[in-house]
Amino acid sequence: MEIPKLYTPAESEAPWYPLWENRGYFTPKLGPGPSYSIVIPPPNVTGSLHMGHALNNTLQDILTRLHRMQGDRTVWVPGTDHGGIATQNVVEKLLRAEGKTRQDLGRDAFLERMWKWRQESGDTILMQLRRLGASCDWTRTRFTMDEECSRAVRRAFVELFKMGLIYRGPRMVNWCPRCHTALADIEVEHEERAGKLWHIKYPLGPKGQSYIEVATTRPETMLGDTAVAVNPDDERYKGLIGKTLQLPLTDRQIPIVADAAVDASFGTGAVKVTPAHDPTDFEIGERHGLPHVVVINFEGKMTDAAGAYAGLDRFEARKRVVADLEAQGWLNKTEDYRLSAATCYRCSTIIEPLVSEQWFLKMKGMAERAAAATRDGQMKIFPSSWERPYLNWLDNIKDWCISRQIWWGHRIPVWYCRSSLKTCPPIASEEPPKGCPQCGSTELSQDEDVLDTWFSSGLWPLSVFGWPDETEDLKTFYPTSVLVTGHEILYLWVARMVMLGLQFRNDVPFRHVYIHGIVRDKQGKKMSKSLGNVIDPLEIMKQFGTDALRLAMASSSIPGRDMQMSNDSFLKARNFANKLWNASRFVQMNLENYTPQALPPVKDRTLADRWILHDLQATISAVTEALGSYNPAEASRLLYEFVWNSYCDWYLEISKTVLMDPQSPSRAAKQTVLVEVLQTALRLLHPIMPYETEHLYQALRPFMQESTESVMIAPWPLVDPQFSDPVSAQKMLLVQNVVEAIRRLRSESQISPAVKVDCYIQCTDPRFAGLFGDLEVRASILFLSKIETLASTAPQEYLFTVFDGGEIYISAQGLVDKEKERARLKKNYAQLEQTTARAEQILKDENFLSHAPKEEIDRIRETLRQGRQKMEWIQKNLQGLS
RNA sequence: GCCCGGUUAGCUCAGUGGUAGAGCGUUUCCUUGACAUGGAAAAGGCCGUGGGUUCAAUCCCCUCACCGGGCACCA
Repeated sequence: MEIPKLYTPAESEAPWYPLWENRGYFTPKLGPGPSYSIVIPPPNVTGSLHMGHALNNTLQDILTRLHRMQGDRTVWVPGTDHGGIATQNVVEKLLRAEGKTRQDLGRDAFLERMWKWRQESGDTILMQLRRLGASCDWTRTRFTMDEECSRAVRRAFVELFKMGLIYRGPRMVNWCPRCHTALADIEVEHEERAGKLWHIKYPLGPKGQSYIEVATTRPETMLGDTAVAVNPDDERYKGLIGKTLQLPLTDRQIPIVADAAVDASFGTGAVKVTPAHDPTDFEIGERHGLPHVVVINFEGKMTDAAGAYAGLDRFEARKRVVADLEAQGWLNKTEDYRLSAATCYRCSTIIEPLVSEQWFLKMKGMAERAAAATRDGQMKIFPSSWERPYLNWLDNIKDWCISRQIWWGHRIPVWYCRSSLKTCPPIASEEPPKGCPQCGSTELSQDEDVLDTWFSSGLWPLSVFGWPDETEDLKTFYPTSVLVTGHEILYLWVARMVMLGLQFRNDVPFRHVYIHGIVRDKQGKKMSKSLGNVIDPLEIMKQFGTDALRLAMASSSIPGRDMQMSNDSFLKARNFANKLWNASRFVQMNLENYTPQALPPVKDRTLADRWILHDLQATISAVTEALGSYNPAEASRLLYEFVWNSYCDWYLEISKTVLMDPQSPSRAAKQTVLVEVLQTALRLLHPIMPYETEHLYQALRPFMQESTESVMIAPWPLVDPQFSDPVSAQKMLLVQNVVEAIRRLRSESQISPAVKVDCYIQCTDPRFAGLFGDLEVRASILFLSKIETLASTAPQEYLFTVFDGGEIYISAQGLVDKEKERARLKKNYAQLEQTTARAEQILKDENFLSHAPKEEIDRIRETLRQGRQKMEWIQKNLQGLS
């Protein structure tokens, strides 16, 4: 197979995904042995791939591919979420463009429209995940509203209902007037906004001689006030408790009540109480039996109870109320005020707290169980810093409002008996009941509401495996191994899955939760369409290649930290892809007439061979460890450095000294090591860069003694202690040290690479005796530092430098500028003086000597010894120069 | 108000109880038999402040400052 000069993402990616899929690699064979399972956080059917998805799914794919290669029975279950409000909003928007509302269509026609839309654009994102290389088992693809998932939802609801955990009743909920539905507390976002605080006088008694001043950020609600509350211990108002106030702009009288919820130190210490429109006031109202006056309706408009303001939008009413209060002298003052506005997480409309009839799921018991599962280690969170906020949320949980007044979703499986609404209890049933069990009537009507989309998401790890049936999948893959997700849905989704999993399967849905960061832009801002700072992953794939995108993602994914993605990171990754590409190309170009064979025996391995194999072992070990501890950035870094620095910069270059000579007897051995190390590196890189590694692996297969038909199913490299060789590693370090010293010398003395020079190396360190007699070492030094010959004696006229084990002389006829040379050596000398002085200082310290570990003391002694030695040599040469 | 994270080279960021690294950028040199999406060399940092623990702190503990984020409250 021909490899072009430049890494070409498009061509090198194209063939492989279909191959993997057609061969059935994504679908595990059931049977004995360890299993590894991941269930995808299902993207909404409204979605198309954004950076967050790209990151999330790249990480899942890395883990999936790793475990598949490690031989686990591995499954990654894909699917999509119907997305409740979010998706309904999208379609409603389309309707609005046609001048219609969902009410115009009616429920059935509207749902038909929803399904049609879902059909058309539903699985776009799953197609895009394929492009990302996601090795999902597509035969198991699910959708939260398909029949299997819906059945799980109905079963869960009915069971919870029967256990008495689900109840219905009028409560104050967060109401979105635009989405026209209740929202759970957690679906409300708080955002700081500039606002005003209006101070209003409420006159005491009909004459209004004296008054109580209250402050509010929502003056329109005063029309619904049914009391003013003060703290019972507040001396200012003690005498007034029980008295009556005249409510301005109305003809109503309201009482002054005492309630501990009032903070006497805030404002005037008196609070207007609107039980129908504020959660705190609702509670105060309950305690004092205050009536509700509803002045704002579900559309966000003023009701008839608002008198003259009826029919006005709530914000328009606010303006009018303020104006009227001012005109009538009830407005004392207005001040600027920063307030956190509660907004809908789907449409950012300001939430209106309203009382309505809703379904709730009791959370306390389930939350306690979920918290215990994490406290006793059944489920671990990575990084662990998320554990505390997670537990804190569970510990302070409130009941979950699970009903939504929209149409797109799972209809609540509850029927009401129409014949005698009051007396027959509601019927919860998985299938439409034939009749009312109480009275036998067949006139039943189903609850109009649908379930919160997170209710079905919460059952996702169960429903994708076929629950409530006791399926093989469920037995094999539940609990799953890990959930990979961002922290923004830790409570919204993760906690719910844990609670429901424990409830219905008696076990957590995943052993690990791996929380990754949020993708931010270069300025650290969250990417959002409105800010216009989104990077389109599809564009990046086109421009830099899928593998570059994935590598950039993995490299930036530091545990516990959000990540800033910029063009630089993609460029760096793309360049690495090209480097790997060309390293493979080089190896392949040098494999003519090569017969695949086993690695040469140790005695036939050169120093460089032993070193690169040693380094490879260390890399295998560290990469495996890093991936296993959810640190893809560390794994990427290790592989980047191994491939680029160790393999390309050194090993490949050194191998040229052999490969350039077609007659060399060590040629085959060198080719074997080159191939062996490269193919191992390809396997290590495969989870992160699946396409390119597959492409290169296929190109290398003819030259491998053993291979699998795809790198995807090749075994994950294992650490083999026989390759561990620290002595060779140390020797190689010295060789590198020499090469670098010579290069530096040439560069500093401005000797052109074209100028041929000879070199004499004197190594006095007994540990490295004979090292420079080694054929390959000599050849490498010549080649890497552009030396003509290695002489056996020092040249007449020379440049001089030192390395960690000895002295280096380079012939330089007519090139030596004594002044410059002295200056250079003096500078070196001065640096050495500093380091040795520091070492001497430390070694004089009794405390250090008695406390520090032996290796540390030895290390400093060695530094000192070498430093002194080098200084001596330099001194000697300086004398020679004068 | 509470909690979490950040503060390291010009920029973007890694990292370690033994005075620091990468990529980009800069300077100098090189188109040499994979790669100019490349190679070689260099310059550049008292690792935010003030304390403490330790033989030794950029790293651990405390304080403060600034920047993010989350939670609660919000009349």
